[in-house]
Amino acid sequence: MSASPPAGFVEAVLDIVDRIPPGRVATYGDIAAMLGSRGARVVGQVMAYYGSDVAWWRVIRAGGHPPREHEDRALTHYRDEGTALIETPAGYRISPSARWHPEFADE
DNA sequence: CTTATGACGTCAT
DNA sequence: GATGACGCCATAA
Repeated sequence: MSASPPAGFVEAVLDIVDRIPPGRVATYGDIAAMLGSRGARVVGQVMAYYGSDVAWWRVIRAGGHPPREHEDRALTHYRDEGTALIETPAGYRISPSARWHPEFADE
């Protein structure tokens, strides 16, 4: 069987995702960096399993695209929250200005 | 310790 | 700009 998600990392990742204000997004790599690790994939594993309980659509890849299997579903949320999007011939991507930085957190 | 998996990242072509 | 390959981290068996 495939490796189950990192239980201990779960709460750490979910905590950060929960801090992302609406209309903003953070990349997997950034979140991993906040945890002091470079395990961008590990963050993804947590989201894949526990993401159902958090605003997973606020977590995107470095390229500005949402999860490969949920880009359509995420788009609905972005429009609902007014996230800055850039429309492209191939589809769309998240506006770089929409990227949330923990150091600029509004809390 | 080794192998396998993954909602990723970056570089090379 | 798209595709392929390797790297990276954490967990389970």
